[in-house]
Amino acid sequence: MSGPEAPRISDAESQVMAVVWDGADAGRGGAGAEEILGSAGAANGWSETTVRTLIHRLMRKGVLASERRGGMALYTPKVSRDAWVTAESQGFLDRLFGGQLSTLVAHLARQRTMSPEDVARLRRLVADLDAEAAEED
Amino acid sequence: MSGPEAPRISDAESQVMAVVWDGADAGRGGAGAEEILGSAGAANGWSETTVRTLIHRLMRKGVLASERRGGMALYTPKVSRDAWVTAESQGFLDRLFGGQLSTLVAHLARQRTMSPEDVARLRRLVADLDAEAAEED
DNA sequence: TTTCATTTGCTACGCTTGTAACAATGATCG
DNA sequence: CGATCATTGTTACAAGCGTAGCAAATGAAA
Repeated sequence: MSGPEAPRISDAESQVMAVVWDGADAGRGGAGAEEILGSAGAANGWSETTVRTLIHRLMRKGVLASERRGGMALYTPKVSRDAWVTAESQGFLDRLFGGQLSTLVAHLARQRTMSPEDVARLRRLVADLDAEAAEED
Repeated sequence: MSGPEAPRISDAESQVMAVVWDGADAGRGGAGAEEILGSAGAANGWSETTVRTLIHRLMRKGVLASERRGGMALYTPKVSRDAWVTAESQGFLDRLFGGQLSTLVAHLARQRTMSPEDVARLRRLVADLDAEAAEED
């Protein structure tokens, strides 16, 4: 059941992956260097070489691949965003809240750190969850 | 409004803090080296000197203090666990879910990664939140 | 085809982290 | 009061990360 031991993706690296995943979701298969630079690079004030290093390491870690497409390279994800987000969330919940989402929610509720909109969305989600559970699909 | 720029606490270090916080919650003001070793140390298979290093760094970062109490030292927390947990949670939500708890919940719901008990607790919490909001305290 | 500019990939350097050995300090007992 | 032992605090070192400069490869131009 345990996956192939996903390599750790650092904080900065994950921002590069975010751009690549966005490109893939948009049907472009991934993202080019220019796109990554203009998005994650500009947002963090990274130099171009810094972005290149992050890309290089992600490729060495096996979570990113480069396809040569007419001079320029298209970087494509080798791991799904959903899988990564799930693993990262599970790890976080395990470390801080004994793996229970409800404990996190209880904490944030006590600290009054949720916006009313967020709470409203949360209520709707839980209602949907209940409905789903009720019709036992 | 911005706090005093809390220093970053590493993963291993936070496990030491957890023991100290537990000791404080239990009315003992903190925890001694022996307690930290037997709890976090044993759980991770750390050598005694490794634990000493973590304690040392936490003290240098200003989040832990040592009180000499008859030969042995009692380590006491300088930052509240609630404040740290909140900051850590907010950072996590910001990085992965645009700061919105509901987006995390939606993701976990879609991945079917919550236990039924967790979902039940969640439903009760949201109901309480609504009640609180209704009486507009 | 040789040269030049662009784009990619590799190497480096300082700092943090995980891990642990060594030094200093304080209590204890003859 | 000095030797010994427990306890604490400091230093070290390898691996990883954030940051960036330099080299190699690849397409375009002459």
